[in-house]
Amino acid sequence: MDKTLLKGLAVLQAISGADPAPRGIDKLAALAGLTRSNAHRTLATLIHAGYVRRDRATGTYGVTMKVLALGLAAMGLRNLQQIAPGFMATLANATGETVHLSELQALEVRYVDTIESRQPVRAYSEIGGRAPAHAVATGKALLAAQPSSWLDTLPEVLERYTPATLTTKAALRTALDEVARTGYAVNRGEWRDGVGGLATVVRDATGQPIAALGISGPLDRLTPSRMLALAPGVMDLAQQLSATLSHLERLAAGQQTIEDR
Amino acid sequence: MDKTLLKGLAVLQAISGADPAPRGIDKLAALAGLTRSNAHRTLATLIHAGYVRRDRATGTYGVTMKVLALGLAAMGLRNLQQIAPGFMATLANATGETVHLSELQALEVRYVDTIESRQPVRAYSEIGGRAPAHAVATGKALLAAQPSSWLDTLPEVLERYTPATLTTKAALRTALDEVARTGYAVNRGEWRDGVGGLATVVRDATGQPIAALGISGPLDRLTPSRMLALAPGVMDLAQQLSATLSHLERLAAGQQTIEDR
DNA sequence: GAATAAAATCCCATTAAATGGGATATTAGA
DNA sequence: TCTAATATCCCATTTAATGGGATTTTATTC
Repeated sequence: MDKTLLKGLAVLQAISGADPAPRGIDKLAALAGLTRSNAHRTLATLIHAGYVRRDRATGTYGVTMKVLALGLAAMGLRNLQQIAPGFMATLANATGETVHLSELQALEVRYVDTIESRQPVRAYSEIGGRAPAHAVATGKALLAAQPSSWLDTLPEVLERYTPATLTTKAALRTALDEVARTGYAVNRGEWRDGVGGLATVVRDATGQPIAALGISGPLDRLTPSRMLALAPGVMDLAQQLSATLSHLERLAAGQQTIEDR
Repeated sequence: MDKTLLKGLAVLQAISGADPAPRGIDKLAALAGLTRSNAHRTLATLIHAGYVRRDRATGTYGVTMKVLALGLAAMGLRNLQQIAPGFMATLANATGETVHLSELQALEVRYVDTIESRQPVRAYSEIGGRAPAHAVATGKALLAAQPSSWLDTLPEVLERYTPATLTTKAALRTALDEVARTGYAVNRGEWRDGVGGLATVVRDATGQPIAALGISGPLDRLTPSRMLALAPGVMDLAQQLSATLSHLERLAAGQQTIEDR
């Protein structure tokens, strides 16, 4: 039995199982039953291998999405379409709103997957359905992630759907700058009156934007302040999805952990 | 850097990332860049710790749901309600039918969670809704998992909903024996005419039945042969869900991996 | 902004564990 | 039953892990 390996796994378990996340190496060492030195070196190895991350702000250690990717790959889930539903369900449970995963196709977004809200009043949309990118949250999140030269291909005047729709390229550019700055896109009745959304981009292992994850619902529920409150959660999940995806890609590529002999 | 730990993680990655699953220790050793001896001992350790399982039938090595549990716990998902949706989504994608998660309450099942089929014709049911346990698949799966003495509390004559409903305790017992034998329960129009289902029980770490996972849909789609074909998938997912759940429970309990000094 | 405290990181002589080549045992297939 | 493939075991040698404590870094307080 490889003792070092067992210790490493014990540390991984201690980090993952503890709620709240253990703060500090000494606490962790105690949890895993190791000396401080030992825990430190083990931790350094796990961090080096990409399984653990230390949050500088809170001083806590956390298991990365690489571990999740390992498990998902074991379940046979290997691409965005297969792994997104789990993340979407988490977001749906957390927000209670309809959740979308969209892809950009020319100047439209296509809804790749959707989880409908359980609320009686809800945003509704069909899988495979389309929407104008400049008028919905997932679309704006994706547009903002394109290289700025890409936007040149857009027409100067954009179609109007409601009084709130952004109809000039200049106004859209300003809005997209804001999206890039805050990390999330918002739509307040710009496509359908009374319906809004909030979305963030999902990236692959190379950092390319490949989809947008977002929620949508009636504006009476999605007030500005509620959107502000929900935004970090949406961004967090999209980030976790992106991370998981890129780990999966790297796993499939057979990139190994061993870097030193 | 703990070399042994890195090697162990490399083996874990090699097993998880490879598609199809690597057959034989030599292939695996080559993938991870280790000698046969080394890979063998590392593997023995991982198996001992419960992260890897060897499938005797196919001779392949596979990562267990313990790894997934580690990742899910890191996402803050810690109980059935939180982790089931991901599994349900996988089942929904695989079958295209409506997916249910039900709990047994007295002689009824309650739908704890549901993913609606995307098909135009579909089984429909509401979250929080109820159904008579003896007349639906998830109910029968749960009944069959109860101790046989439990069934004594059932009335002799059960309510009839359709011509196919089992209405005597004797008939139900026979049906439940069959469920216990095959591992899954079937309903062919026993509650609603023309609607059927297929379900399996989900167990917690102690082996107690806590829920049932199943699909339902119109009988024209869910023909006997299609049910037979889908059953292994449903059982597999329920088994994975059970395993993940029990690993999560053990993680939360802080049970460590280190068993030898 | 300096002083203090707490935590993380590093160091290295000692100890203990991992290594791998090959021999043996166990399966699975013919 | 025999054979081939695969897994498991063994142990002298090598190599890496260990842990106590010193040092550095980071966060906190005055």
